[in-house]
Amino acid sequence: MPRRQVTPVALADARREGFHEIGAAAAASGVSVKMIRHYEKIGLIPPATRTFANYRVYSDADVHSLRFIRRARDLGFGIRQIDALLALWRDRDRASADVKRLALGHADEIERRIGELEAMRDTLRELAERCHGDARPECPILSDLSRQRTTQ
Amino acid sequence: MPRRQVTPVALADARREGFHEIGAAAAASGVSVKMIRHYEKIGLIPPATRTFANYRVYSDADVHSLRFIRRARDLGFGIRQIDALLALWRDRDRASADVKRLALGHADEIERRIGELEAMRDTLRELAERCHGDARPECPILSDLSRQRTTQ
DNA sequence: TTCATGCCTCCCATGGTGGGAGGGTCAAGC
DNA sequence: GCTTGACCCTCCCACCATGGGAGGCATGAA
Repeated sequence: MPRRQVTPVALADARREGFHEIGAAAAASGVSVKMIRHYEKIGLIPPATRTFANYRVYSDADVHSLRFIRRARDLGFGIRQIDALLALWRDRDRASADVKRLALGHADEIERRIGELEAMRDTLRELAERCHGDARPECPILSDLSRQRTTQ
Repeated sequence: MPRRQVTPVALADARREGFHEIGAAAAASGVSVKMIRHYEKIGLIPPATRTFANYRVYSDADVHSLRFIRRARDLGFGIRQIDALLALWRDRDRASADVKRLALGHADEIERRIGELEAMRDTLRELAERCHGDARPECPILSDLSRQRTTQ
């Protein structure tokens, strides 16, 4: 975690120095106000600098980090992985191999989930195809769901 | 919801009549003990018959319902959808069209999620492909994540 | 000074699942 | 008849990511 200004500042001063209140940081980063506070609470981002009135203020660099997080979320990374990605991002001596491993591991995980979903979709479509879909009650979908599975 | 025996019974009697304790019902249905209790609490299944000692007991028909739920979960249906499916299953006058609509709607939803995941996977693989993956710090994955998105 | 807007903290909910604490019940073996 | 272990009970907590809302303070413009 980078060092943090713990001393509160005046809001007017902060603004003059280019800091943003949480709403502006949210709008600029695509991360909701709720989630920014949440990320702070769980330690994904360091505690924000506060004004005398206890308002959080964010530098452009902070907003940049938030956008990084947002983008990583969009790619499906979980919080722990993003934590690792942020650490690598901040580490100038990182090995790109570590980043690549993380990304490909995540891609594999996504691939696995895709496989599961495709199996579900295919089963559903097959069952639905065999279902008349009219006013009669007979339905292979329900028959399948209620089938006694004697195997095992 | 089907009618329920509210009067507690003796465990020995219940067993003789073919009822199962929750552990056996779990093993036979593939639904965990925890989840059976959960499904009861949220009203997906009716309250189980209880013995004098407050143990839940389940008939073969109850276990059959649990297996139905389990199978529907395996196909990715959510609790509310399963609630609807169970209602249709119990309704002898159902129209198969209703079941089919539910199944195909769910299949579409799954299709949508597959699309999202594929987009993530493709992006990740593309980025990873351009990453050397060695000891050097340069990495297009991190570059992409940290990119300032001026559009908007 | 008023008033709207935005910020603060704290609690709750979602969905589906599991873990565990603290206590009662049952059956088998001695 | 007593011990023991497996099973059952309820209640609370956790995950992950997100949002809703209540009750209260700060800020700035009219």
